[in-house]
Amino acid sequence: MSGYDIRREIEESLSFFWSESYGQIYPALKRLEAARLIAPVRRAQSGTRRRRVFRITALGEAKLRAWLADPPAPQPPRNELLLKIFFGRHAPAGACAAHLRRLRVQQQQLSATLTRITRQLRAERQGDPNLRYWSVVINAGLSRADALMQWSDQALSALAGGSR
Amino acid sequence: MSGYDIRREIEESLSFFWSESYGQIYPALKRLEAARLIAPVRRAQSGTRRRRVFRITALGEAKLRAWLADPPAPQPPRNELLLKIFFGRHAPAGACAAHLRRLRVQQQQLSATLTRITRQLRAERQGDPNLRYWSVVINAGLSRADALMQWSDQALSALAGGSR
DNA sequence: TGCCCCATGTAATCGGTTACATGATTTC
DNA sequence: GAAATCATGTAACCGATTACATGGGGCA
Repeated sequence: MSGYDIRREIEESLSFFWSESYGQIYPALKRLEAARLIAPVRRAQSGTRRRRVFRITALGEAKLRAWLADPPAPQPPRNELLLKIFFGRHAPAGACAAHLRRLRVQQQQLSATLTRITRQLRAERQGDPNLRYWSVVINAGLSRADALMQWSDQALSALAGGSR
Repeated sequence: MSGYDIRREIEESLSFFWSESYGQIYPALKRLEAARLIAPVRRAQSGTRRRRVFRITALGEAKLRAWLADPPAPQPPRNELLLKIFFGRHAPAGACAAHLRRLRVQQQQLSATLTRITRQLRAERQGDPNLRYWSVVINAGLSRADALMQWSDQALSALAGGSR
């Protein structure tokens, strides 16, 4: 793929759990090429449209396998919503509830989107050996969204009522 | 509080959803003081131990309230575990399963810790008006941990078996 | 001709961590 | 008096986003 392709694909199919900007991608491609982990591919050129397409090398594949087997680094804990609720006592009345309702709506929408994608995948990618992995990832999103919706309901009722 | 106090408190009671380093805290205190949102407090000095304690000003409280009511920014999507599973087809056999089992253990431990904290809070902070907010935050952690454990079990069985 | 999308790339900037420098106080 | 801990602060560095510069190709 080209840098542009990579950006687009990430945006389209990984956006709920990953993102990259051009400022990361192009320098990374340069580094990967210098390290012989990817190599440029000659294209059937239509005109002289400049477009740099790369493929992974055997060395790159080995590195990728090693990286995939490496335990993922735990992401740094920073949850602004929880921080605001933690200090909720000092917030204007109703502010926490508003945050929670907003969260609920967002997660409801995300859940619907992921459900749609699941159906689409089952229909269009049947037999694809990647399917089981992709499904597992989608399910992570669904289960997270469900958990957040349940929690927000429970939190809303726990925070409802002034003094109790 | 002092910068040191702030660091310690965050480390002790917010660590599962927030973190700050001195490199953030001290410059921030300086900026907040310049903006009159916090002010230094004179201490009953025991010797001349240098220790800069601040309190929030009225202006600072107003800003804090406004910030608390502001919708929290959604955190940037970057989940390395899901990324590795997404490309799981290219990973060595068993690598994804190992990641999932590691996750399960971590979340099991976190869940136990949070349960302990819940009991402690109920015992020691009964009647504290912050309690309901803190409980809601703890419950977010518990519900997240439960969801992750359930998902990891389900994912492990979905990925078990070579060709199915 | 002008506009929009494709496409590559870099510079400025930002938020954040890490490592280090410094030194006071407490404790053994 | 040595070691541990309290305490403040900064410089170097890192990963990432944003904004910008540049220009080709297709199309109205």
